[in-house]
Amino acid sequence: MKQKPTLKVIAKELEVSVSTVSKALRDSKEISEDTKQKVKAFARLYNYRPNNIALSLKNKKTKTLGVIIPEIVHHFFTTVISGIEHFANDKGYNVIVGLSNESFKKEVINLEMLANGSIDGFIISVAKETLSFKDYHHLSETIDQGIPIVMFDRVIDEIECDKVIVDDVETSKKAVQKLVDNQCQKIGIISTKDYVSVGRLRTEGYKNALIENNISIDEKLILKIDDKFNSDDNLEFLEVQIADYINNNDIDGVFAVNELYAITAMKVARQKGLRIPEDLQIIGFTDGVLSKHAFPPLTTISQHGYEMGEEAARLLIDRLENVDDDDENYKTSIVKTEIISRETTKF
Amino acid sequence: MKQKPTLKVIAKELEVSVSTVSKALRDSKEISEDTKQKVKAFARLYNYRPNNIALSLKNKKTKTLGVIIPEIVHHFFTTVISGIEHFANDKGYNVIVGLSNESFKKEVINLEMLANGSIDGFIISVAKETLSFKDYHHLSETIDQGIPIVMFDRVIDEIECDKVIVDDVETSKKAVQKLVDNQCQKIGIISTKDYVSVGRLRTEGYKNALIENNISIDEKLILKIDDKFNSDDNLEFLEVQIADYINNNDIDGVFAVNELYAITAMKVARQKGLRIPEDLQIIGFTDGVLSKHAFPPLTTISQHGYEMGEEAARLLIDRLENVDDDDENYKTSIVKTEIISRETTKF
DNA sequence: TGTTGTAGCGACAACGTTTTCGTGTTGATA
DNA sequence: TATCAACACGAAAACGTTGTCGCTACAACA
Repeated sequence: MKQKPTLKVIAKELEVSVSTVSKALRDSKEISEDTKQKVKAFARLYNYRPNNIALSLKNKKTKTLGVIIPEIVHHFFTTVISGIEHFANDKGYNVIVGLSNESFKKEVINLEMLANGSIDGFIISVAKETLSFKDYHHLSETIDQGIPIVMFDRVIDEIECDKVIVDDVETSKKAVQKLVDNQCQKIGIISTKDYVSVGRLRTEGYKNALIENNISIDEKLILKIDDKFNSDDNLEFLEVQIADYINNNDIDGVFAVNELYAITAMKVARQKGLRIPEDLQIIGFTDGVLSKHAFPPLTTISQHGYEMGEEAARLLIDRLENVDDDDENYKTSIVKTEIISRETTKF
Repeated sequence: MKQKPTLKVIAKELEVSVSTVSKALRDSKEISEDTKQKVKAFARLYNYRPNNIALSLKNKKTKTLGVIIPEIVHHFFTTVISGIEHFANDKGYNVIVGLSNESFKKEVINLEMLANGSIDGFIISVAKETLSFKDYHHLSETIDQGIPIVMFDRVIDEIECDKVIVDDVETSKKAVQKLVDNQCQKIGIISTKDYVSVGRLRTEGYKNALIENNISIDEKLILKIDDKFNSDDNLEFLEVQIADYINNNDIDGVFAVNELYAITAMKVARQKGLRIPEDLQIIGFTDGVLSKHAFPPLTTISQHGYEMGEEAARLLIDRLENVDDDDENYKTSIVKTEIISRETTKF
C-alpha cells in the first residue's frame, strides 16, 4: 500500500524545501528549470496529487455543490441531477447529494451537515413537509451565512435567491387548451394540495384555460391528492382516490400534474372500460420513463429536467465565482416546456 | 451576512485562548464549569459549528463516501443510492455522487477527482466501457493507495475488494424454471454482450435451467444486445433488434435481463398481435417503476436495490472504521432476490 | 517552610497547501 | 572594490481544528 505522497515527503526526498516543491509544480518562475524538471519527474513518478481538503481549507472553497432533493427515486429529479453533474463537473465542481425524503427534519439536518464548510453552495428542491409547515428558517439562515442557494421546481417565493422553474401556469394552460382543442367537453385535473407550489400553479393554469374558453369551473372536477410523503407507500390509496374521482365524474379529458397520477388515471380508466384516447384523453406533467413506455404512450409535458439542472448549476457557480459584482440581484430562470404528443390524446 | 464564527473569534471575544474554547465545547474536564458555561452560551448564541474541512484535514478522514455509477437516470441505481444514503447518513457520513455515463474516461476522472482526499472510500458499479476495455488500473491503484472500494452489481472478479451482488446465475435459473413450469415450450433470452458481467451470468443461469430440464440450447434463441452506451439514445435500434428476434423465433416465453428489454419485448409482441401472457410470457430482471406500471404489469425479479445500497455502505464503513483488525479479508455479500409475479406470466 | 498535587488555562505542533517575504549567492556595473 | 540587481531558494504564516505539554497559582501536606 503506497500512501499518497505530500509536498513534505517530496521535499525531504529531494532535499529541498516544501515551498520549492510547491512552486516547481506550479511552474513558478522563481524556480530554475533544473529543479523544476527534477521535482516534476519525481512527482509524476510517485503520482503526486494535491490534497483537496488542504486546498479547500486554504482557499475557503471546496469546489463542491450540495444538492438536496426530496427523493432520488424519481425520474425528474435524476434528470436534474444529471444536468447539474454535467455542468458542475465541467467547471471542476463535485456534487454531493442529500435526500430529504420529503421530511422537514431531514432537510434541516442535511443542510446543516453540509453547511459547515463542506460545500460552497446549495441547489435544492424543498420537501413537501417544509412547504406545508412554512418553516424556512434553515434556508434563510444558510443564505445569511453567505452560502448561496438555488431553488428549482419546488420553490419558495418568500425566500430571495436564484430560482429555476418552468412556467407552470402557462404550460398547464397550454395543455388544457390542447384538450379543449381536441373536443373534450368535460375536463378535469388531478393535482396536489395547494401547499405544493407546482400543484397550485398548475391548477391555476387549468382554470385560466377554462376561463378563456368560457367553460365554467366545476370544483368537483378538481381533485387535490394529499400525498404528503413518499408516494410509493400509498400507491393503493392514490388509486382509490383517483378511481373515486373518475367514477363519479364522467370526464372525457384529464390533466394530471405528474406522471404517476396520469398513469394511475389511465389504469383506472382502463379498468372502467374506457378507451384511451377515444373516451378519455389524458395529458401528464413531467415526461419520464413511465410516460414514454406506458401503454398507450402518454402525452406529456416535458420539463427538460436536464436543462433545469444545468441552469441551476450555472446560476450557482456564477454566483460563487462572481461574489463581488452583482450581489443580491437574484435571477429566476424560466425554462421552457414542450408538449410531447403521444397516444393518449387524439392529436 | 453573518460569517460563520471560528474558534479564534470566540476566543478573542471571550478573551481566552483557542484551546480553551475548543476544550470547553468538547466538555473537557480541564476547563472549569464557569468557563464552559460562558463559552457554550456564546457558541450557541453565534451558532458555532466546527468547520468540517478543518476537521477532515486534521483527522485525515472526511466522513464522506464516493459513489460512482454509470448513470443516475435509472431506477435500480437510484434505489441503491437511497440505500447507501440512508445507511451512510445514519452513521454520520455524506455521499458524493459521480456519474461515469458508461464511459471509461469519465470513470477514471471521477475516481481521481475524489481520491485526492475528498472521500474516505468508494462504492462503485463500473461502466460498460471499462468492462469491455478490461482496463482496471484506476481501481487497483485506488485500492493500493489505501482507499477501500466496494463494488456492486457490475463487479470485476480480478479486483480484490468487498462486493455486493445478487446471485445472478441462480436467480436467472429460477426465473427460467418458472417459464418452464408455466408450460413454455420455446424459451428465449434477451441479454447483453458477455463483457457485462451480469449479462453473462444471467445467460449462464438461463442455460443451466434449460439443461436441467433436458431442453437443448438453441443459440438462435439467445439475443445479445450491444448497447455499449447510454440506452436512451438508441432506443429505436434496441426495438429493431428485439423485433427481428421475436419475429424470427416463435418463442412463447422470454427472459429479459433488464426492465427495458422486457418492456420493449412486450411492445414488439403487442405490435405483432401476440397476447400476453397467453401467447408469450415474459419475465424481466430488475424490478423498477416501469415493470410495476406497465400494461400488463410485468413479472420481474426484484434485486432489492435499497438493501444492496445499505449493504454496500455497511461493508465500506465497516472497513473504514476497523482498518486494523480484519485487513484484506474481503467479503462479497449476496443479497437475495425475489420473483414478483404479476401479469406477464400465467402464474 | 518546603514539597507535592492539582485545577485551570495557554502555547504550540500538526494536518497539506499556497504565498509572501526574506536571504544568500552570483555576475555585472560604476 | 563597492554596489546592485537578478536569481534561486527557504522560512514562516495562514486556513480551523484538536491534543499534548507546560506553566502558574494555590491548597494540602509533612
